[in-house]
Amino acid sequence: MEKLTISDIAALAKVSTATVSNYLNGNFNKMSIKTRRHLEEIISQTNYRPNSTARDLAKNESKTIGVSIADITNPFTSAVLSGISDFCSQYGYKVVFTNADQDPETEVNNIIRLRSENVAGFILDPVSPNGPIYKAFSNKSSVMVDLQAKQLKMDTIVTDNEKSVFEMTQKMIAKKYDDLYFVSWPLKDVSTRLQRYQGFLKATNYKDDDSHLLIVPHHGKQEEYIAFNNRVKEIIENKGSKKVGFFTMNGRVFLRLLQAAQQYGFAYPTDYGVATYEELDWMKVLNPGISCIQQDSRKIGEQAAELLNKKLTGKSISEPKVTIIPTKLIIRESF
Amino acid sequence: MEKLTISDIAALAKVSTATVSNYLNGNFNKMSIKTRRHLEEIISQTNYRPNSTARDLAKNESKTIGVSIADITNPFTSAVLSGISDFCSQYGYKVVFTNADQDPETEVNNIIRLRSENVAGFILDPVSPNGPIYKAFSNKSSVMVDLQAKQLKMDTIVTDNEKSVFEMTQKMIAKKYDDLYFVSWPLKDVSTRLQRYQGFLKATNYKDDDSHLLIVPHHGKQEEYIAFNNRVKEIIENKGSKKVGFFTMNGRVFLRLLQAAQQYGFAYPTDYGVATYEELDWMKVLNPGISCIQQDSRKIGEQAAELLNKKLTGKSISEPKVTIIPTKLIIRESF
DNA sequence: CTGTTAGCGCTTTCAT
DNA sequence: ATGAAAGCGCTAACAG
Repeated sequence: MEKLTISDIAALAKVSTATVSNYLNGNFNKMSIKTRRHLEEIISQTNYRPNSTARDLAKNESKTIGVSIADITNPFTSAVLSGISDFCSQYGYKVVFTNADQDPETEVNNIIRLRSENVAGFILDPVSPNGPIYKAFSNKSSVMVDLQAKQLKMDTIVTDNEKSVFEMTQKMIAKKYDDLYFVSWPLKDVSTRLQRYQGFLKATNYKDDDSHLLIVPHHGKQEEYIAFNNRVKEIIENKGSKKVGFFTMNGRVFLRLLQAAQQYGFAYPTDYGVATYEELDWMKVLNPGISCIQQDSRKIGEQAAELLNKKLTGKSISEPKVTIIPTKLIIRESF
Repeated sequence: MEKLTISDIAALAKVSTATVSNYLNGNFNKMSIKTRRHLEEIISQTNYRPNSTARDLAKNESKTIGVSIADITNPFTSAVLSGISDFCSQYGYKVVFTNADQDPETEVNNIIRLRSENVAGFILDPVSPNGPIYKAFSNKSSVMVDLQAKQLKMDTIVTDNEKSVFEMTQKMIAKKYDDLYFVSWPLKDVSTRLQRYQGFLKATNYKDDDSHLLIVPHHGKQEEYIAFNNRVKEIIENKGSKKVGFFTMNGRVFLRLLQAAQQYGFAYPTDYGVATYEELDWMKVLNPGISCIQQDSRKIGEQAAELLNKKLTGKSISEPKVTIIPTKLIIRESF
């Protein structure tokens, strides 16, 4: 069962390759209804599929979109990919991806590779969106997701970070929590974290002096985690007559907080209140239920792909702007 | 900044395209050291990248591997993808993927699409590995992961399902659990589930009559979940002097069991014992700790890619066989 | 060591 | 309505 080519089909049908090509591209007005039927017949019988590499070369386009992702094991990312993939299969794009595993260098290499694989466009879930390599992107063929660069170079799709955290924090305040902490991986330059922190600060009116900021290491050493645990313990133990509450900046950070608290026998909502950004599968079994901010990660992917498609097909290219996907507050019993 | 081609470089360097091509392909013995340096210079200055589409066409190869995945939001899958992606970026493959979202029809369409995108090889994480479309695959260019077809058509990489469940169940028995249940999504034709169940049966010596099998619906209706919950309640309540233990067939099923038990106020290891296949992130915060079988999902991906690479490069093609990736038993306090 | 040239499979003018 | 033929950017004989 050798791979058939367009000339094989042409020969079988006793027409030229041009006609076959026209058939393949839906230019049915360029042939008689008779040859059209004939070709239809032959192609379905032989099960012929055009070689997409050759087509890409001839058309000098690629119908491929490259997705550079920061960390594929992040559940957020899977959902985004799922959205992208959905859209792309509908619109006939292939999607090739690379995974940086949170390493900025790997990210750069990945992007360079994607470039040379001449993809039609990029969807970028960046490790360091302010890195120099991102300067070189054109808004014509790329969109960024999740994170947002300081200098907006391209359209960017993010969730409603600031506002939703603002609202959730307000709800905690309404329940008389008067000693609140924002728990996060290092903020440094990461827009989502900064925006979420901003929402927190706005709601609490705390000064931006880190006194209510708790940093969890990301890929840290044992001792850094111990320091974090101690800090949590200290805060809860010394709360006095205040009500201590934590807002964790994502699901994994929430996990860390929970571990720390459990280690010292503290339980929510008795000893402390807590809410988190992101709802993950396993949170559903937590008891008491955990209040959280649901983000529609899948939609981020879909929108990104859709927007990219628009750009690639020539519609609607303008100044880079930020699209915000709304979130949903889920209130349970954790504070 | 027009896209440069090989002839541009040839012209700039005042050599033929053949020489440039040779340079690009590392055939340095076919040119003087001088032209080599010269080319090196020019290429780095112009930042020229060969067009991989053209190269693929000319070589009639594609250096692309297609990954058909059953459900990208499954954490197991992300890990596998991560392994694949790692290997592939090292060996210069691009990886394009499709997601079936657990739907057999989508899976078929995805595979057809991948075919027409003429990928060099396939890695298949199947929804229904016994479906007719899988019959058409050649062992020369594909490998299957996670699930295993009844009729082995191609090399397959799975984890050590039966043995590890056998061992874990034995440990429960050693702790005097004498009323054990295997909790699972519907077994129907899914090799991993069947194998795990086999391990359970071997260890317990229960008859294969479903009396110790608890089925959780996969994407079921409310009432099916309620029925499941009731069954769990019933079992625990009526245990009498026996020690009731559950083995759950994966992380999500474990979650379901936990929810059911919690609903009626039952806690492990007091009211029942439990262990599970698969260790997920969030299990680390469970208290008491949960005994589980760790599988190295990332390694499955790596191995699959490595094996596929061997086949594609012509080495070692033989009868399809199954590779088993070892697992690790983690014993904590859940039984 | 270097260049000429014929493809790879498809698209697309331009004739007919 | 159909076909001949020139490319798309690169590779790989083959010749020199």
